[in-house]
Formats: sequence, structure tokens, C-alpha cells
Amino acid sequence: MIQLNLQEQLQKAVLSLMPDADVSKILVRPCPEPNFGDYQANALIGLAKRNKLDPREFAKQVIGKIDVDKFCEIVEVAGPGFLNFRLKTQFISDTLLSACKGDHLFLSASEKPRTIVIDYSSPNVAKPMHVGHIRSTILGYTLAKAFRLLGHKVITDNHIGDWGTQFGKLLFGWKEHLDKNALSIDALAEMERLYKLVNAACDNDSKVLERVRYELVKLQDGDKENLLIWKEMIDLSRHQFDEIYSRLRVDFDETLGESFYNDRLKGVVDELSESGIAEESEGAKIVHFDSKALRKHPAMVQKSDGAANYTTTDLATMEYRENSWQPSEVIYVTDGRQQLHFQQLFELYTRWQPEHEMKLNHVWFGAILGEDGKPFKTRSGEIIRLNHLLNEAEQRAFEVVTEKSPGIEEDERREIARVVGIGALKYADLSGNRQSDYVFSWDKMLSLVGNTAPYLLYAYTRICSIFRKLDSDTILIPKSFDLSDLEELALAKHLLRFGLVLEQVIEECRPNFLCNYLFELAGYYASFYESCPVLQAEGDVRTQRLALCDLTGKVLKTGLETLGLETTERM
RNA sequence: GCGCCCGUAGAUCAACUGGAUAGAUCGCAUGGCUACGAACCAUGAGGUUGGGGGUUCGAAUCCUCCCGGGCGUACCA
Repeated sequence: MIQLNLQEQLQKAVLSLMPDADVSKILVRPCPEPNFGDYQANALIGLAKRNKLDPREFAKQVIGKIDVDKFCEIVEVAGPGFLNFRLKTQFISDTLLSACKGDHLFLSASEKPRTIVIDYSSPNVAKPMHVGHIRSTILGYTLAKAFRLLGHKVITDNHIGDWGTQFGKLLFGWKEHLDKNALSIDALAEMERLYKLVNAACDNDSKVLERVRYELVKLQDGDKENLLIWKEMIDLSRHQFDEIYSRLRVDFDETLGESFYNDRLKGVVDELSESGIAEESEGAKIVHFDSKALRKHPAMVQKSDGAANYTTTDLATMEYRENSWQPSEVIYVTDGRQQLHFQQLFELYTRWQPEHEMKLNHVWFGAILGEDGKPFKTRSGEIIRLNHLLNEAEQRAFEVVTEKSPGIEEDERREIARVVGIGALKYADLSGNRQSDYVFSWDKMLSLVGNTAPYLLYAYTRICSIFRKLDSDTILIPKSFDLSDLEELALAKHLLRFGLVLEQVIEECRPNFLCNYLFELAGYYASFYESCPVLQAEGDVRTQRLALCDLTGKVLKTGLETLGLETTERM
């Protein structure tokens, strides 16, 4: 917020000196080094050079024109022509005060709310959810929260894989090899067993393969029995998905699976053919692209057996979303291996519907690797089931809570362990750059020390602990903030940056920015907590410090909620 | 072959997209509980950012060439 004010004033000042300058890249950002100031602008150097001016001299002229007295001390020129802004304590105090009064929490909702569709999680029916699904689920949900916090309208949609060639194998397996007892114990495990069994049989028995095709065709033609089995498989799968989502506290506005679009697929292919976008090749229908990146990678919209494939389904899905919600942006959260598919899809959709104005955004993430450095694959090797992972997370957290706080009743320790364990798991996934691959490791994923959820939750419980000791009528709104201790000032300045970080999160779709921010906030709070007694302080100082604790607690809680983490008052 | 991504402290990761002395965490070393919760804090050691060349006031970041790794590359999604 303040940063944008400074930026606006700076751009005005530049324009008054250089009326036709492009000021869109004259940005203000936080200083990396507090000794230099609080915010800095460095783009003047380049601008001056391009106009053959002395950068330092130009910077001084800009300072002469800029009007930021309300917020800042004297603006300084440093180095080759940086501008350094240092906030006035009075301004920081005023901002904290208005936050205490509930006017804002260091962020402001967008004046132009956008509608955004976010597509995440998307598990496949009849396959257990495993570690590979967690990134998409957690990332997508967090992004939805962040957009909403900033005032945007979000529609989340779980595009589950409930249609496709795998059902031929599943139907055959279900009819010939189903173990009803196993199905009632763990439906997804049984369905997965059937799939693997038939999949293997197909490789060396052409009769099985024939039968599998036959079952698939019957399903596609609307055979009653096959449809019933298919529906049962979906129901059983969704039941287990919902259990996981409930444990992760993740939800969706819509769950429109692939099959929802079946009726539209033929129409899409026909339109693409009629308009000359798609053409026939070796019995299939494909689309060629002109762009350099895709020239050698045509997309297939209909297989040679006449069935549509996922490109077609995704086109129909996009059309439905555009018609239903008129979003300004559609975000797909999937792993990086699907980059080519989404490039094709986006280009193809724009050719098919040239008038659309949606921003199509593939937010991809890196692979999860096994301990051996090889990619985690569903088919080969062992899968770590999401359920198992969540159990392990809670169990580890329970052991630590029991060790650290044996005085707490077991029921409460269980609840704390749930919040801390699941939180640690989510935080581990969100705190890294989403595009990096990571090696799966129990210890790493469920670590409870260092830059992890427990560190942030612990800071929050210490704040709660202070307020538990207060009388209910204690005044929490000071007259002003002195911020005379360095730790108070550093904490206060960091609070002011909350909104900026959230903007960066939705701009880049990178929740790790928020993790970094909250980790730093907890760090500033810990330092403040060590050197600035709160309850022992007296008078105005006490009130001011209590208010700082309160604001820190609110920002921490809001930030953690945005990451999908619950908080706990004790741990 | 072509395309995309990656290589940063012993390990795991950051670095606000070209900014100032490359930062954290784990581990290691030292100090701090008769202190609002020590799941904490403070201090220290640890780097030729895979390598060479280039662009400029300034490069982990952009260009180029090597070395090493991952993924993708029309009938799975």
C-alpha cells in the first residue's frame, strides 16, 4: 500500500521532468538492507542513461519534484543513483493505529475484482490419491484463498478423471476378478489391484485386450450394466477423495469431472473440422500449429477409433467455463510435464474462439522424486498413499507435543497434533519454489523444526499466551506508537508489507512468497519478544506492545489461513 | 534430433524477475531459562552461484558456447 503511494508519487515527479517517459517500469520496492532505508527505487539510473543524463544529477532533480513528506524523511540518493526512502515513524504509527481500529489489516481489496477459475487436484477415479496429488491440491487451494483475500471472485473446480480408456480394463476386471470383501475394506486399493492385474494381462493376451475394448465400447454406447458399475466406481472413489479433502480442509465450488463434457465432444470436433482448424491424418483428427514452439507438435483432438481425448475434453471444459462464469483468468495447477499440452490447448482454444479474452495460465510445479532421484511414478514402485502420509504426519506431531507439553490432556494433544502435523506437511509443500523438483523424504516433509509450520504456530501460541493472562477490559488501542526500540520498529515495518506480499503471491502464483514473509514475521516477533517485555512494561509502552502483539497475531493467523493452515492457542 | 526446465554453503532450499556486502533452515561451535512458553533467542565458521566468453554503471538472474542432470516429444491424462 505505502509502497504503491511512493511509486505513484515518484512516477508523477518523473513525468513532470520528462513528460513522455514510460514510467510503468519506475518501481518502488523494499530495500534489501535496512541501513539504506525502507524502500528503494533503482529504475531512474536506466532512464537517465537512455536520455544521456547523469543518473545522480537526474535523481536529485526528481527528489526536488517528489512529494512524499507525509510518509518519508528526506529522500536520499545513493550509489550510482538509487533513491532511498525511509518511512516517518509518525506514518508507521498512524498505519498501525488504523489497523488496531479495524480499518484494515495492512492490505486492501482490489478496486477492480476479477473472476478467476482455478482447476486443481483432479485425481483419477479408481486410483488412490498419493503424494503426487498433494502439490496440486495444496497449491490450488492456497491460490484460491489468496485471490479471495484480495477481493477477487474465485470459482474452484475439481476436474476429476472419471472417463477414458482405463475404464475398459476396470470394467473387465470388475466383472471377472472382483474381490467384494477387499472392495468393502479399501475400495480404491481393490480397484487399483484390478487395473494392474488387467493391464498386465493385456500385454501378453490378445483375447483380454479384445474383451477390454469391447467393455469400453459398451460403456461408451451407454450399456446399462456398465454404466451402473462405472457410477459405482465413481461413487466409491469420490467418497475416499472427500475423506482426504476433509482431513486437508480443502474444498471445491464445483466438481465437474471429464464425463460431464461427453455430450459436447463430438460437437467440438465437428466445429474444429468444419472451420478447417483440424484435419485428418492416419485416421485421427489433428491440429497443426504455425508457431515455432509447436510447429513440430500437432495436437490430436480425435483418435483413429473415433474417441475424443483429453485435449478435446479440455476444450469443451474451457468453453463451458467461459460461458458459465465469464472469468478473466483460468488457472490450471498441474505438474510441469503437461506444459506442452497446455501450450497446445491455449493456442488451440484461441484459434477456435478468437474473441475470448481470458488469460489462460498454466501454473506448473516440479516433480516429486523418490529417494533414488528418479521420478515418483504411480505404476512402478511403491506409492505413498496420501492417507498414510497424513497419519504419519499427525503421529509424529503427537510425539513431539507429548514430549514438550505432557501437561496437556490427551484429547487436546491429539487435536494439536492434527493441526501441527497437517500444517507441517502443507507448509513443506508451499514454502519452496513450486517449479523446483523435490526429493520425497519423510523427515523433510514432516520436519517440525526450522522454517516450518510449527515455528509459525509456536509464535502464535506465545501471543495467545500473553493475552490469556490479561483482564478482558485491557485497552488494546494506544494513542500512538513510539517504536523507540529497534525490535518494535522492525516488527512494525514488516507488518506494513503484508498486502504487498499477497499481491506478489497472486501475481506470480507463488505461495512461497507468503511463507517467506510469515517466517520473517515470526522471526521479527521472536526477537521483539526476547528484548521487549510486554506484560512487565507499564503505561503507554505496555499498551503499545500489546497492540503490536495483537496485530502480529492477526496477520499471522490470516496469513496461515491463506496457506490453508489452522492455528492452535496452545501446543 | 528438437523443445522446456534445472545446476547456488556439507545437506535442503531462498534471493521481490537486472540492484547495493548472494540470504535462511538443518547440521556444527559458543553463549543465554529464579524471564510474557527455550518447539525460542544471540554470536560464529561455512560460497570462484557447474565452467568459459559476452552485454553494462551493476549478472545467480539476460545472450552465447561447453559439461552434467531431469522431463516432454500424435492415438494415457
